[in-house]
This record gives sequence, C-alpha cells and structure tokens, in this order.
Amino acid sequence: MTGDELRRSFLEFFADRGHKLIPSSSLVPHRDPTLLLTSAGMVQFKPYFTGAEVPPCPRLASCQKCFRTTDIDLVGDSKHLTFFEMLGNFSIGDYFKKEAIAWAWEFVTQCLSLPEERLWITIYLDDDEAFNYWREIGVPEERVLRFGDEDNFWGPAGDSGPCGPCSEIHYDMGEEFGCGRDDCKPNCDCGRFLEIWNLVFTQYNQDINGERTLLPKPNIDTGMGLERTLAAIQGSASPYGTDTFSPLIELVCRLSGRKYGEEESIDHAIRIVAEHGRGVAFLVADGVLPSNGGRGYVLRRMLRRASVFGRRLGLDGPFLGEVAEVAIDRMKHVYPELSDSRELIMQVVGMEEDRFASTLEMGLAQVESLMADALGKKRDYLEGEGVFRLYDTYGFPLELTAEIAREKGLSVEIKGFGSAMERQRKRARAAIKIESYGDDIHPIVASAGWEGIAATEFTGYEMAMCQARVVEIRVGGQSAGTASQGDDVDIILDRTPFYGEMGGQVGDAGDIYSDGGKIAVAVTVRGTGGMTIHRGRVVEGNISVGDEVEAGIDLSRRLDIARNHTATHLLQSALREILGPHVQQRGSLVETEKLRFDFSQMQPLSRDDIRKIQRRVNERIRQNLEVEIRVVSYSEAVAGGATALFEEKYGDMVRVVKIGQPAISQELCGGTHVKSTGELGVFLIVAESSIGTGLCRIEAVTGRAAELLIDKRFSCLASIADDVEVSVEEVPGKVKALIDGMEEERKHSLLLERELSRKIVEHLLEQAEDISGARFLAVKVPPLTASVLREMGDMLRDRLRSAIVVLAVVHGGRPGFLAMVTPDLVARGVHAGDIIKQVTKVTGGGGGGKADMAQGGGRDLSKLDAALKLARSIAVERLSSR
RNA sequence: GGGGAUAUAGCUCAGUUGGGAGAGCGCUGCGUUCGCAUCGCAGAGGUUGGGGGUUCGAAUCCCCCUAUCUCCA
Repeated sequence: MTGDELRRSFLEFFADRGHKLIPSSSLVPHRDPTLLLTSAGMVQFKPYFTGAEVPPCPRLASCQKCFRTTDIDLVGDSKHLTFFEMLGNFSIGDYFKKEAIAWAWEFVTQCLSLPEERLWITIYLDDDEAFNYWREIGVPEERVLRFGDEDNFWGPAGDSGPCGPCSEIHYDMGEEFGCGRDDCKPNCDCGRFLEIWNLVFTQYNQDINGERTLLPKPNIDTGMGLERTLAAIQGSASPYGTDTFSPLIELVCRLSGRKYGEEESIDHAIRIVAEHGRGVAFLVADGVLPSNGGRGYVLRRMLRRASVFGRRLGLDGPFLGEVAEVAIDRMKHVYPELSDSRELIMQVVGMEEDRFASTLEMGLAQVESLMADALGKKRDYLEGEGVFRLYDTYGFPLELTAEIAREKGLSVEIKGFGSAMERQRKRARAAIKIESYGDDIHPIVASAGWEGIAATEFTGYEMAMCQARVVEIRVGGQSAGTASQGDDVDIILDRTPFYGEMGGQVGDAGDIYSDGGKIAVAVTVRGTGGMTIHRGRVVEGNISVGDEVEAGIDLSRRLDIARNHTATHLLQSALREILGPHVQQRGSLVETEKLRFDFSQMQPLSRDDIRKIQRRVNERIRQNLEVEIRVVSYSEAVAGGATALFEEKYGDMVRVVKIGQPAISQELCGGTHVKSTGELGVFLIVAESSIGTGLCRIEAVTGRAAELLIDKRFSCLASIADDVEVSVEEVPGKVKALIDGMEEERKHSLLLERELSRKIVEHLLEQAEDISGARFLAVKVPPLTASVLREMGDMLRDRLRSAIVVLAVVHGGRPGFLAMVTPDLVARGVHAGDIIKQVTKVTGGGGGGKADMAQGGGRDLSKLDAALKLARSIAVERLSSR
C-alpha cells in the first residue's frame, strides 16, 4: 500500500461511516492566535469542540497538513519530522469511545491488514471504559497497557482548548528493530514500537489558567500519522524508507554522489536535506516567507540547517530547489497549492541559499580570528563565549565552527556555549507576553462573555435602515433592562444594518431610535457566534430590552468604507497582475479615510511599480466595472477561481465578490462594497513601505479623501510656485536651478573667503611679535568658515616657522578660538590644547585638541580681548620657562 | 516579543578619551603605452541612515526611530 492509497482508503472508510470529509486547512492557523503553526488534525475544528461554532456535520474526517517545530533539532534521526500528514476522524458530541475504538481496530486490521499479533494498545491509567471496549473487540488483556499523563493524556494544542485521556495503537516492528531488553514495550524509545494512531477522548476544556471543565458532550479526536503508519505497513524502520520519502532520498543521493544506508552520519544529513526540503515547500506554499521571527524564522532555520547538512554531503552550490521541486511533484496532486506556488518556492529557496552563503563568508573571517586568538594564547580550544557570539550575532552555525576548528586541531568549549545559550533563552522567556499571531479578535469581544445570545441577522448588504427589536442591553458591562440618557451602552438587536468590524473592515456608526429614545452608535463589533454588538451612548430618553427600534447607519460614512473596500480588491488584483502571482494578502485595514494593504513581496517596490499599480486601478475605475456579489457553496466558489484569503467555516455558504465580466477579481469576502467601480472616483497611493522581510505595505485613498488630498497637493504646489515666481509647470526646473545656484554660490563664497584669508595672512605676518626667540600672534579675524579659518592657521604656522598662533572669530554673537603651534615648540612642551582650554574658559566656554592644533569656543563676547591677552601671557610663560 | 550586530563617496570598507571626513576600486578630464586589470597627473562625487540630547565642538558619547543581518521565544 502506498501513501496515496493509505490516505484515500482512510477517508473512504470514514466517509462510508457517515463522516463529512473536510479538506486540510492551511499550515498557518489564521483563526487561532494561540498557535504558531497547525500542529494537529483537530486545530481547525477547535471552535466546534469548544462549542463556539456549530460543525457542518457531527462526524468529520480529514487528512491534515501538520507542522511541529518543538524538536526541529532532532530531525535527522529516523523518526522525527517537521512536516507530516495527520489522518483523523472526529466526533463532535456524537459517537464516543465505543465506536471510535471499534472503527480504529477495524480499519487497522481489515483495511490495512496489519497482523493483530503485532498490535498493542495503551490506555490512560484509570480508563476502564476504554479497556472494556478493547477487550470486547478481541484484544487480549495483556496487550492493553496503562500509562499516565505523559503518554496517555492529550493536553490542549497551544495553551488552551479541548483535552482528555487517550488510547493509542502501537505497532511492533519486530525484535530486530528494538533494544533487545526484556522490558521493551510500547513507549520504549528504541524504535521497535511505532505509535500509529492516537484516539483522544475529549472530555474536558482547558482554559488559559490550566483549569479543566467537563464538556457537556464528550468528543472524539483521533490522529493517525500517515508517514509512521506507512512505515509500519511497508515494514520500514522509519518514514524515510517509505514511498513518501524514497524519491527525495534518491535525489539527494544522486546530487551528492552518496549512498544511503552505509554510514549513519551521512544518512543523518541526507534525511535532514530531504525532510527540510519537503517541509520548506509546504511552508512557502501556505504563505510563509523567511523572516527573523515567528513562522518565517522556522522556515529560515530549516533552510539553513538543510544548507549546513548539505555541505556535509559535499553539496556546496544551490541544491535545495531541486529537493523542493521533487517534493512538489510528489505531493501536488493532493496539495495543489504546491504547484501554484512553485515559482515562489524556488525563488525563496534560491534567495535564502544565496543569503546564507554570504553569512558563511562573513563568519569565516570571524572563525579565523577566534582560532588565531586561541593559538596565540596557547589554548587547544575555542572559547564558548566567542563561538556563541559568532552564532548569535552572525548566524554562523556551531557545527561549522567546530568542523573548521577541528581541522586546526582545536575543539570548542561546549559548556561556555551552552551557558551563553541558556542566558539567551532565559532573557527571551522572561520577555514573553501573551503572544498573538492575528488581531482578528476584538478586545470588546474578549471581555464580553455574551454566551447564549443568538446570532444577529445582518440586513446591511441591502439596507441602510431597518426595523428591529432590542435583545440585550449592557451598561458598564452589566446586563440591564433599560438604559437612559447619558448611559454608555452595548446593545444587541435581533437584526441590524450595522456592519460589525470584521475582516479588516471597520464597523459602522449611526443611530438607533425607539419611540422613547435614541442611541448614537459609535462603534460596531462582531462577537463570537455571529452577534453584532453596537456600542454607543443614549442621547435621548431611554431604551429597553424588547423595544421595537429603527436602526440606521451613517450612510455617507459607510459609502466611504465601501469605496475603500472595493478599492482594496482592485489593488490586490493590480498587484498580482503587475508584480506577479506571488502577491498574497497578509493584512488589510479598510476604514473611512483610507485603506491599508499588507502583502508578501520579496523586493521593495520601485517608484515605477507604484505608478503602474495606481494607473491600473484607476483604469478599472474608469471602466466602471460591475461589482457582482453571489452567495454560493465553498467548493463552487473555489472551483470558480475565487481567492480564499482567510479560512472561513467550511461547508457553509460563502459570499463571493466578483468585479467585472470576465472577472478581474474574485474574492471570498463578507465586506460591504459599492455597486460599480466608477463610484470610487479616483484611487491614489499615499504611502508605500516595507514592514519586514518579504512584506510590503501600501496605503491609499479613494473618493472624498482622494479629492481632499488632490486639493491639498495642488494648493501646496501653487504656493511654492508663487514663492519661486514661476508657473506650476516650471516649478521643478526652477527649484533645481535655485538649488544648483545655491551650491554655486557656496563654492564661490568659499573661493572669496580663501582669497580674503590670504590677504589677511599677509597683513598679520607683520603683527607677529617675538617672544623668547619664537613668534607669537593672537588676533581677532573676520568670521570665516571653519575650514577656511583652519587653512589660515596652517598658512600662518607655516610662514612663521616657529610660532604660537591664536585666532579669534565671532560667529552668531559668540566667540570662537583656534590655536596652532609649530612642531619645534610642541617639542619644547607648548600644547595648543592647554592654551585653548585656558583661553576659552575666560569667555565662559571650553575647548581642546591636539598639541599642534586646538579649537574651542565661549559665550561672553565682551571677554574676547581679555582672552587674547591671557593667550599672550601664557605664551610668555611657556616660552620663557625653557 | 526579547538580546546582539551593522548603516560613512556609485561599490568594498578604514576612521584611536570627542577636535581638520579618508583609502582602494569605479567615474570624468589630460598625458603615457603596439598591447594588458599600463602608468602618471588633475578632478568630480558626502544632509557620516533619520530625529533629539550632552558639548565651545559629535562620524565618534547618550536617548528615540527606521532599515538590514542574526540568535532566542
């Protein structure tokens, strides 16, 4: 049986038993801020398990892409994988232990034909219920083992969520794979026993504080690792021996000219290259790009590890692209996103390999200096501290440092490295806060606790105003029957035209009237379970639960938002058209005055790109394309080519926003839009920036805001034109001419100053007096530019041959000084810096410098003459003392 | 999210308690050579990433910001 057959047969088996098959969700869990990456099959079903949402069917089954990063450093042994597929069947309050156990046994023994005598079962310590079911289907008692929390209690994925005791099926590979010890049994880590299926009996929900509460209806959540099970079926010791990995292993062997299975350290490296090459392809296909933190960092680490171990195999050129390519071809029929992103994957892998090569080059020089230091101090090891700095700051891998050092007969002080690493970890851990990978959850919602209130019907796609009934009122967070004038309230209606903040689009504002009062709504947000919360203030009379009201939104505000939302779709389509299909939405904000769009893009945008994008969007606006909105099934939407941005509930009907015929943009979107693109008026990009590696942000305006901007820019330009006294068209030329002219003037005046300074020097030479065989000069000169003043000092010093020169200038009402001393006097102990220090002190300032040249300044202009007199007496003293 | 590093001429980079912004390559011009990565001379090119502070004076010290690299989470 191949991997493909295993996947298919599993899904068919459970489909036959009333399960709805759900496609794999993305590796990036957009709806779950507690998770870095999708790490288990049930991740996308968490809201069903907690009861926050209703599943499309109580029985579900899936083959889910999963990624685990916790023991990434272990990958390379025969067991650990970062990327893997998880087969799972799920019961949302439907069947429980009995059926789950019976079906698992049936599937494993009948469909997979695994021999019963090789199967072992584990259960949680006191789970006699599970024990009985296993016995009922014929598993001998001695084959059912009990384990504790560590092995047989399945904690929540992330820091909260459903959890419960579990029961596992283990497969005995045979004695020849094991440690040979008498007490070798399931959960022994020697590799003889493979855990192939974990049945979790989800009975509890754990909150953030670790508190467990019993779920009203227990659930089933199972996970069968596809790669591992395949290893059991194909009688291989590890997933690397199965048909999933063999094409990858073969490729790596071919590229490197190595043989698999001859030497453990070579096998280890081959496995890492193969495994990481595959994992990287999947990460990029789900929109992860290399960066310095978060998911992007996981990706980068894998790429680097693969490079390092590739080098060990003798692969020094770029090779990972080829590995990824094979992984794509091997899996694309199941995960079409791989071939959709093929180009991007190649680009990312190539760029990172290049970048890593330059990191290595830079680090190599540092390793050399570390080794020189060690050899110089006659040590036979490199200090851990230094090796860590190299690793920490320059990203130079420890393995490589050790390897290079070994060639020179040096070792690496691992202890010092380890303790430095531990300090780093502690710092990072100490700084940890509640981390969030998405900002979809609004704080108001989080604090609300509005369970048990029905979803609000949204009428706002068609209407700006509607009749409704008040369902709930809260004043200061407390449920209240009535709110009166002046109260700040949260209010929920049975139906509403108000759009609650969602999908980046801000909520509506407006008014809610009843016969007895009026509420001005400032903010509208979406709560869990689909309710819409209006937050505002009672401005007239009072309103009570049960009142019939009329809810009306601020329509001009809504239209501003709609324009920006439609513009966002046009922008995305233009970006894809002009920059390429790798552009993916990474964040979006749609509000009244502007829109903001973050997207994946490796290189920064050029001015020309920006212009092209803006022009394309405006073309679409002028074409006045119709915006068509349809509600269809998810699969129909995707088949029609719609872009699914963030994963919404599967099985539900989805809303597709389609612009133009044929469509230039098709997106799944719940937001509000204009009827045709002409309503946007004009689209202007106001800002473009990079917000991290591979991430760009564009901010733009439309409609009224765009008009306002044009107004502002025009009047600004007109005012400049007035000031420089030309027509608007001539402004650029005129401004350039002015700047050039200024530069010309600056040079010209510098020339004149030099000329002047030469004349002054001639004049000053005569004023120098004789003190003890040397010449002395201390005078005030016109305010020359600093550099000209120094040149003047140079001239005087050179011409006077043996002299002390002190020059004073006045700049901005403050005195400045420059002192020069010829080398022969410096040799006699005269120090220009000392002179300046004393002289400037007289004028209330300070200064200093070298023995032959010093400068400084002061504050009090009236003391200038006194300062120069002091300079003379210092000179007299210094020169006569020797 | 936290730590470390970097940002100086078109490029690669120097720059010492804080006191005159430099080198090599490239560029322009002139000369030189049969020719070459010829040699020589002259020249242009800088808001020292941005902002604030300390100081008479900041590329240099302090604070904030931005970008890039890197490690940890």
